[in-house]
Amino acid sequence: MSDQRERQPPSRRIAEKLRAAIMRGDLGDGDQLPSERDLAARYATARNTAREALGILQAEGLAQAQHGRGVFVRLRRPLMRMGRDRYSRRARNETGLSPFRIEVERQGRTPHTECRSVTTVQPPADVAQRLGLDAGQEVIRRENWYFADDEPMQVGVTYIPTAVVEGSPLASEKKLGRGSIYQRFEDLGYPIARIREEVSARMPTPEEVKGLSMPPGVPVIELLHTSLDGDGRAFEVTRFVMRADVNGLDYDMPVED
Amino acid sequence: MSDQRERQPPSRRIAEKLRAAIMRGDLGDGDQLPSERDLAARYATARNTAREALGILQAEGLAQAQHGRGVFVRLRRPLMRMGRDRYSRRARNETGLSPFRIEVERQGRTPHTECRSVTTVQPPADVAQRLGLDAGQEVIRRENWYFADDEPMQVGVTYIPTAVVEGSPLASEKKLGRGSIYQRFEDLGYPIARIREEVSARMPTPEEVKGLSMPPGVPVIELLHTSLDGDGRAFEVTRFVMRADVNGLDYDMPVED
DNA sequence: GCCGCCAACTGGCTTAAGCCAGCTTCGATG
DNA sequence: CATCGAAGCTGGCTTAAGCCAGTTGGCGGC
Repeated sequence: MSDQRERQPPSRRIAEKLRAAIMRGDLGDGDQLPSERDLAARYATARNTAREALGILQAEGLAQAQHGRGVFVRLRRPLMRMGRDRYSRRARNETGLSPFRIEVERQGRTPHTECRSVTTVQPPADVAQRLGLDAGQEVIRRENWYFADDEPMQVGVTYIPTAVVEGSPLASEKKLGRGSIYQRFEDLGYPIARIREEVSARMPTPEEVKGLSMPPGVPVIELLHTSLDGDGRAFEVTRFVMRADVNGLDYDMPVED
Repeated sequence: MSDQRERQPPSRRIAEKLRAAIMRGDLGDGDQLPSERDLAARYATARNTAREALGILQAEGLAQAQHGRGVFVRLRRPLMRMGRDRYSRRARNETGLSPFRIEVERQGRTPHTECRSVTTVQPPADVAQRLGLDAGQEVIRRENWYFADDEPMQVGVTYIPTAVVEGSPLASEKKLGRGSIYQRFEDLGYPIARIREEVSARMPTPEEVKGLSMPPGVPVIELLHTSLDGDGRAFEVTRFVMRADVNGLDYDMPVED
């Protein structure tokens, strides 16, 4: 109570000074921070300590190191929001346009979707539960990558019980590799009646860091999407994983009940 | 291409071994990891390097250090989801029960809400924009903290234009400090017609780490809630910040348009 | 039986020195 | 004029040693 300013270890004090400079605007997006050796000399400390300070800023997502070049301010870019009409009939039926593509185009960036694989697998436990599958029942797994200006933005892994597409044109793995599938379910006798979404956030796995070329210190948003038919039965689950520094989600709902 | 296993620095190799042990289940939730000095001896490395390895696991949110005690496995606890009916009329009107309290009780934990402050301030830019306010117009700011079993789970900062509550019973700051306010707007001639929510995720600020007693390496979910009246005018904005390791969000919507 | 202290653990953080690897620049060489 | 390469910067990571600050448990004294 008596001493307002807490005693901070040097590394945190240096980090705080740099953070303040960024917040004040003295250092803008893309500007280079002082080098480790610089900071160490300036604050009469060991290089390790200066390094630690820069590490703190990176862990906060405020800065990003580039080996051999330096550490640079990295301010949050404006969010690319996945808007509230992303599952509208228009979005679903627009030929070849997934809701993601619509959003990206609206932002004036170039969308690009790539299907990396279509396989038949055992579903993860949380997916199996949402699809109401018993152990041992297989699903088709489709992995889609979404880019904006060739920068990877999100991954979507879709799971469909084999029973759903059995005997239909979608059963061909080739067919499943192209375009949005939301628009095709109606033809299969599975009109989408409700959509359930579960949102959480976490730190990325090492694979996701590599795949999404994410800066360290940035979380991912995980969106578990479930499509339900008129009887409330789930027939498709997609797990979207997206960089939280460039993505956000919008929901807009009437209030009733 | 030739060498599948990449060359990893020792700290990352050690972290990987520990991570594997956790994933295999050899180390369960709450179990103590080897101490820094232990690891250093076992892997014939410097204590700093072992420390770095433990730091990596903490940054991934898999472990948590306790000064003087040790480093412990910290598996994600089951999500406390904010369910899809959290804005139903029932939730709003249940006396003294905010949607959050309902959710927590459903999980068998003891809810507790605390209003830390009610003040009149200039709104942050993003809030002002959503409320359609010109520069200089003031808002009432209410800061609420939400606990489950006395553990802080989320903060909600509500902004209401002074014009909305002017001359009403809610204009008293005392009144605004108690209970949920969603149920009171109707009496003021502001029935909630639509709710807009914008979801993003980010790393917590140092203040949030302290306030929410968060382990390092865990992101927060930021939910910007906007209440709209029948004419689509926003009359209230609340920014919720919640620990992403124990919170999630559900959305359930009919498909139309 | 209780209390208080102390020893032996734990992590937190720093110093100082060094080697490695990536990037940039500039100048010498063809 | 183009190209190549070395110098000098950058971060990445490690070692070895040390002091500080929490936690725990046991041992002694009351």
